[in-house]
Amino acid sequence: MPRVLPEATKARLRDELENAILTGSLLPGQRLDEVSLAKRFGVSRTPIREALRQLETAGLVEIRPRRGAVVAELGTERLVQMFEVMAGLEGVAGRLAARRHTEEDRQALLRAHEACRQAVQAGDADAYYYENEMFHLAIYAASHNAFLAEQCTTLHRRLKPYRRLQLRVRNRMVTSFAEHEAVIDAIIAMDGDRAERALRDHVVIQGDRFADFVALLAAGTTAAA
Amino acid sequence: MPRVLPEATKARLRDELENAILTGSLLPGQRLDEVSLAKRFGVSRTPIREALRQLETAGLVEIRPRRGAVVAELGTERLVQMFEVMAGLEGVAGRLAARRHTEEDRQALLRAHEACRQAVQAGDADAYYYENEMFHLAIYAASHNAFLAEQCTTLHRRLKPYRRLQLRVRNRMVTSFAEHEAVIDAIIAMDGDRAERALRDHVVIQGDRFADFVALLAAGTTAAA
DNA sequence: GTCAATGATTTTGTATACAAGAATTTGGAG
DNA sequence: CTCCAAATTCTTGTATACAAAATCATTGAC
Repeated sequence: MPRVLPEATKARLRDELENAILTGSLLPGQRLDEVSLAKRFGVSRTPIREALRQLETAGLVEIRPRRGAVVAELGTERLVQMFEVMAGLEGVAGRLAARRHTEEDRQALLRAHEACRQAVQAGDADAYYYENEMFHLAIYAASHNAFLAEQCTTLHRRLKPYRRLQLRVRNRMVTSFAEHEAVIDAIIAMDGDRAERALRDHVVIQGDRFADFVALLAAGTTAAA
Repeated sequence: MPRVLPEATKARLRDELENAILTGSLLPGQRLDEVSLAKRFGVSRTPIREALRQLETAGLVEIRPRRGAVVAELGTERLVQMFEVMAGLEGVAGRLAARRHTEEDRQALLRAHEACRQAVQAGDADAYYYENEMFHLAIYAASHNAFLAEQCTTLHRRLKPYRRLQLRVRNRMVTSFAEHEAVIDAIIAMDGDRAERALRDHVVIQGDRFADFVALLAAGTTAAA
């Protein structure tokens, strides 16, 4: 019998699935059986299907007609592409933030930066991971472009699991913090160009050379459009 | 009785709804009644609901719980924000295209540019509208970043209806073509910085001043985050 | 022993039934 | 006539039934 759900179940469904995918507890390529999911969440297939469709448009899930849903695979190529776009968007956010930040924005940025500094000094990578996110959110906010902020946040979330890898690099925390310094200097100096460059370089993986290389590798097959 | 649908109905549903919204035949704020839509498409509510959910994640439709779906409203503020992001993304695409375009890309760009020239000379605004789109697609392709190309295409489609307004401006076609010239020069010269600037300026509405103004207007209410 | 074909099983896609919240209408009081 | 409240109607949200495709297993031939 059509029972009613405890109100928040609707959102919980999608968020929990999304989270499971983003945190990697559901691995890429894994099949998402509607019946199992329905049983696991204690609902019927209907809301599960709707959640899956939404996750599909969000790019987290791939649905092959009549063949079910799987967690979307992210090849290294696509991953690099996404980091590239992320770098571009962050750059734009930085440029706008430099031009538009208010006094409140400035203070929020400095606070976030200070929190990062303390995490570095404490050598606390987890804390830095968190405060780094806050720092970037503060930049989005200072751009005074809500749509841009949404796009950045979504991509940020999407790339989160892969960013952990980056942190493994030797001294990444110290380097990252130094880059933050350059970013915040440029923003406070209201130098849009410099802020954009600083942020782009901060986000991009190991400089553009790697991305160039992968993109041109793939060019052989994809070729002229 | 659960009938089977003519295969392509599934995609037709979403595409037709999406199209109706993007072309403006469904106006912002309009209610999307599930039963009416179901009747109109000759299906049950189930596939309609799934399509609506997808359009919701795509940002075309707004669903208030228990209160149905309406075509998403786009305030001028958000619109300006989206144009700003579009400009940023196109800029990145231009930068990458300048660095990465192959010989085939170069030829495709020149062909698209030439088609634009002919439309201008013929004074055919509709043709220019179409060829302009091809020109931009060629740039996306030349960036050799499929994810970026998708993002650009999506935003492009989304902003299409509002771009028509821009074309009303005096001599827009001639100005636009001149800007294309600058873009293509920079790309062929493999000057990423210049290509990025040229494209950004090409896409942006009336220079940044307007966007700055609107953003700062809104800053009064949204304030520090 | 391997492979192919056919039948059984599983799983997706759609329709429909029903429950509960929202909108609307009607009836009455002031 | 206007305004408010209760009841009716409408619409959404979920569960379930059923059809058809896809997958899997079994069996038979080579």
